[in-house]
Amino acid sequence: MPRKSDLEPLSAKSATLHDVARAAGVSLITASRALTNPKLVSEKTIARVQAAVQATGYIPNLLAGSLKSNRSRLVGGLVPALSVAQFLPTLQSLTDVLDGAGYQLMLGQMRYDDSRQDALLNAMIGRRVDGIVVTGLIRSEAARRQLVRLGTPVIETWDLTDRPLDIVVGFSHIKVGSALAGYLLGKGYGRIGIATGDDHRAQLRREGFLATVGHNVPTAVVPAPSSLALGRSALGELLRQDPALRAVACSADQLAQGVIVEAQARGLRVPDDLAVCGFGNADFAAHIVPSLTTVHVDGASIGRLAGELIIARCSGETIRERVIDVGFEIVQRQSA
Amino acid sequence: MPRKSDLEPLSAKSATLHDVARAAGVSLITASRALTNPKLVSEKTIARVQAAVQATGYIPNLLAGSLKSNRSRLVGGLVPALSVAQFLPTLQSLTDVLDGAGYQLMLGQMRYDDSRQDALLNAMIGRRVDGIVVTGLIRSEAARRQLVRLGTPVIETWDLTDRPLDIVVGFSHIKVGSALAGYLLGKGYGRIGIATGDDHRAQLRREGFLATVGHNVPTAVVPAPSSLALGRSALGELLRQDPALRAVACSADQLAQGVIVEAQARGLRVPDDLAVCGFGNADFAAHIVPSLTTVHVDGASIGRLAGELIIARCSGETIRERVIDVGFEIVQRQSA
DNA sequence: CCGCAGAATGACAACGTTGTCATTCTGCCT
DNA sequence: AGGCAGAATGACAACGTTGTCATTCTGCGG
Repeated sequence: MPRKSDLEPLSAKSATLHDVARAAGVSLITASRALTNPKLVSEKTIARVQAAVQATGYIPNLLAGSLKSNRSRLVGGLVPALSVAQFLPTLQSLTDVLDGAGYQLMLGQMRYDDSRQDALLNAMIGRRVDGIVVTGLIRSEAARRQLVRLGTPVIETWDLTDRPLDIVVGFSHIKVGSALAGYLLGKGYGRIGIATGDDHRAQLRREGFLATVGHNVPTAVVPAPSSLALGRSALGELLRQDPALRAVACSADQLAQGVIVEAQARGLRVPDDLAVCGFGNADFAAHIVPSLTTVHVDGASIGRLAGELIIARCSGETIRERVIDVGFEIVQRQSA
Repeated sequence: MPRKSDLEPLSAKSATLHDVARAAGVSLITASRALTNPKLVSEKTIARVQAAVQATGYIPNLLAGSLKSNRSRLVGGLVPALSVAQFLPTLQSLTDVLDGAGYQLMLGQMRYDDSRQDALLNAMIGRRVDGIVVTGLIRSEAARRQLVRLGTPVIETWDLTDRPLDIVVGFSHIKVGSALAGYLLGKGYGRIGIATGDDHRAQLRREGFLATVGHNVPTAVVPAPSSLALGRSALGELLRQDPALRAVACSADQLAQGVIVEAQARGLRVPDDLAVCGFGNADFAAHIVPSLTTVHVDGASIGRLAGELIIARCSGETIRERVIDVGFEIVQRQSA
């Protein structure tokens, strides 16, 4: 049965500021000011313009405004993949801060692929974003030069470096790794293994870990993004490498949970037979049984700071700190 | 120690098409065509223009292009909150489809709040998005009229209705509820409880559930977003209402996992003492112990379809089906 | 060698807004 | 009463691109 309106023909141009001005009986530019810079306009006029806005159903064309004013109030956000739960609090608080200030977030997924990163950066620059928040560091030299040349504010996050492109908000993964190794060694665990995602930052944590334990250890590398299922198979792999394994450090809480499930399925008690620690302090970490010892990182703060810094830079403020270390914290619970 | 460049003064205007044209020795408009409509231009010229693009580091200003051509290649995406894992596959595949076609996603969080939804819709309309993908239905009448008037393609998702604003891609939550009730009844469970989030769609599922069991049941309502911790406390609440409870239907896998953890902590065997089922078929559902009986919804398909439909409509294609039911499936595992 | 179709290129205006500078109005001080 | 500061408003151009229509080339048949 053919329905009536399959497709409305992309119809009705919407009202422009011109229409509003005419309806209000003022000039175009006065209408503009009434809406964007009210203190330059008398209250009576503002009221009339606002009535005209209501009457015409006017919605400002931000494309035109951005083009002329050279400020898009658009911020680009790059994440490896949306399915990585780790970054969600960051994205969430970033979005909150941004749209509290009238900014919008444009999202792109890099898929752990540097060429995608370049393509996305170009797409965002093409839309003249006012700033860019990226998870991790921008590694492509070409992209770095490009961004520096344009003077676009860029906040690199979830990592740390002495030479940020612009500003970096994060923490040292190497330190996380060594702190975790120190923690486990301090607990007296001799035979420790690692289950780790194959992404860059997880590798940094592994480096830090190995540097502290001082020798190679049984290792299972799984493809990002981490999941419970991958944790289960990782433990199998680790036990194959060392059947007498006593502890496992995981690069994500999801992996750790999988390791715990697999351990329990094999009749191993956690932490008595096998200690397990994770990374990220996911929402479930405190509530599984046994509760998960893990590394807490304040992802929401990272997002909030990134948003505020972008907005500050767009308002022309000078930023002092170009390297902001939000630190991390080992949260001791039952599993290790 | 004061560093050198605290803030680069939002510098260096980037090259425009004008610069490219001059560098290539062609007119502005030829340069434009060489980049956007190459078949109108000779190969030799295209090559020269592309060389000029390289040389000048030109990045098209999509703001200007969108303004003139009235096509922004921007799609607005509205989700309740990013932290709701349920929608991530949808967002992920939506982003993938979109940027395969050169479109970008603008993200907004509604926070289960209709007024935020209106504000976000206005922000997106203001940026002249080519289409909008929203999680759930658009309930505000004013917003619906506005969008219809503008003729913006709108894909409502994760729900179903006879009268979509434009196009709806989803499934019936009421049917999910009754199917789940039917499943549990068929298994012979008499005393069934519900643990449910307080969001609109979870309530629909509850309605369907109650309609099928035919009477009220012990109920724990928890605030969205769902989590393992909330699941644990929900089971406590349900057992208070009926200590002889035999089964629990949860509105999210995260809740179900919490119910299982809490049951195990209380010495209840799942499913022998207490059957548990979830909703969403999260990545961990198949791999926890016991594995979780749940409802699978193809969120990735929803995102992919939404993206393709938006793109199709932007290309002027006529869409026949305005109501697309992707259905759902009860996945039987160990927990119920 | 002319004329002509079709390919290739160009000129101009326009998209809807805001920045800049100019003008008019209002109220107040001397 | 005259003049003047400051508030309020307006005119015009410009942001960087693309749509529309016009012009110039190229190759080929008669």
